[in-house]
Amino acid sequence: MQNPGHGPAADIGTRAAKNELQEAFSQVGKALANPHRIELLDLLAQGERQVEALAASADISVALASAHLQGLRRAGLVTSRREGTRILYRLAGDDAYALLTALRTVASRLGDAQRAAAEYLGAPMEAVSREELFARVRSGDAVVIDVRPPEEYAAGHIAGAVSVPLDDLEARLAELPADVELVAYCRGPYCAMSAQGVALLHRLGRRARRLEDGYPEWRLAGLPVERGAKSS
Amino acid sequence: MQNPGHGPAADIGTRAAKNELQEAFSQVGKALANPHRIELLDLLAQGERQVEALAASADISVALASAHLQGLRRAGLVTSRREGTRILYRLAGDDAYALLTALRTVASRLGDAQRAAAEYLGAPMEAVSREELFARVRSGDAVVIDVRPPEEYAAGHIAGAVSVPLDDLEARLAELPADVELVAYCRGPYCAMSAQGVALLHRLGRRARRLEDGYPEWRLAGLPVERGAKSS
DNA sequence: CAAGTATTCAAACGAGTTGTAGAATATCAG
DNA sequence: CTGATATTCTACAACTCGTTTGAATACTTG
Repeated sequence: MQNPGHGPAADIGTRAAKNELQEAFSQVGKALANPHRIELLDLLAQGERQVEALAASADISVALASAHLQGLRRAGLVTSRREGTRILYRLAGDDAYALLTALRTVASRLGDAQRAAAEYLGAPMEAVSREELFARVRSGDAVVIDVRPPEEYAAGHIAGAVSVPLDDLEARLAELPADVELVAYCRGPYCAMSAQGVALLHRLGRRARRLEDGYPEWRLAGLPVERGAKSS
Repeated sequence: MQNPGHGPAADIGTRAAKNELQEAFSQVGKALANPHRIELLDLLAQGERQVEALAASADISVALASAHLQGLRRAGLVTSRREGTRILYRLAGDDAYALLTALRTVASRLGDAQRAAAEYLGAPMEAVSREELFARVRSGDAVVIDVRPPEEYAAGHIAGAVSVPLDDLEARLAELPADVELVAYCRGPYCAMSAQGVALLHRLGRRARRLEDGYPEWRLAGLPVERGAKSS
């Protein structure tokens, strides 16, 4: 068996091989072709999570979440590891989030997506850029509020941010200082929680704005992050 | 009809709206879920082309190419315009190529894709970076050969490059100077033509290397390009 | 090793996608 | 208006994907 037909550079560039390569690329495309998988990617961009928690957040059955997560793993978008009785999934790398971002960038030009975004996120509101927020946190001129669920805060958050999940915001209003502007953030540019939080704070008479995007963008920009629950 | 249930910021962030938004994003994913559409995107990254030419290059029927191109258009990845009796398709923007690049980057970690790439492109060979090539062209220290089909050269090519389609390379060897290194390029990092060209030139006793990627990357890097056929 | 929890597998059905072939449409040149 | 060319539309069969359900497997704890 002397690799028949595989002479040096003799049969490269064949149509059959080209088809296989494009087939391989399209496998990754297939992984992005389902709304639940998009949502799971967005959730995993917040940090490592187990199947059951992901299923609950995405509002689907555990079995379905498991199937979709395996699809994402086959496409190289996520990886998993076992820890005792649970399996923890995480994004395969920054490439994977870059792909999701590129996908949403292209989609954001579509009429359907613009309509859906307007309905989900509400009217555009003034946002704070990452750079401005970083500078104002340094100078103590703003308080940063993480309105995501506590598990996501625990998996990683903007350095110095306080965890006040959206559901608890009204009840815990007294904890928040009244003399500085509040800046809320959540999962990313297509997450409504910070917009909801800011709208609520405005109704309660507070000065508040939202960060222009979310935790994944902050982390990928190399800005300071922390992990673990807030002890104070 | 006073927009019932659409009070200011009252019902944003609903699950139904979230689903619609993710559905919209996944529509773009669906467009990337077919190998023929990946190939069409790669071809369109070279420049504007008509349906029949794209069908021929991708080795599919005109009807099928038309259907896939319309799918890509619906996903916001390409646009089209009519010119007389033909319809010319082109990439919708640099975002679209960025998305294709991100997709291939993620895919390139997959075993299947690595195997397919190795088979299609052959053994890795030493490549010239864009920066090095730019410097050497300026100093006349290299001759750049565009081995893509003539239509793609005409739609846009590296400034100063000579069009020598792969099929004509052997016949037109005498036209190429023997005293400087030849640098071949083609459609991008997953195109085999430049590798085939370099392999052929080596067999014919010439000094040659390939550009690390292709024309789209050169153009997007802001390096000098030209359009139209070579008159000389 | 038995019970409990977390996750995956298997089967099944409906829905959507792909590719083919032939008809229909749009534009242009006489 | 007619014929030629380029593209799109329609209809259909083969195939793949998404989802649900219930059973099976893997690991931990007592």
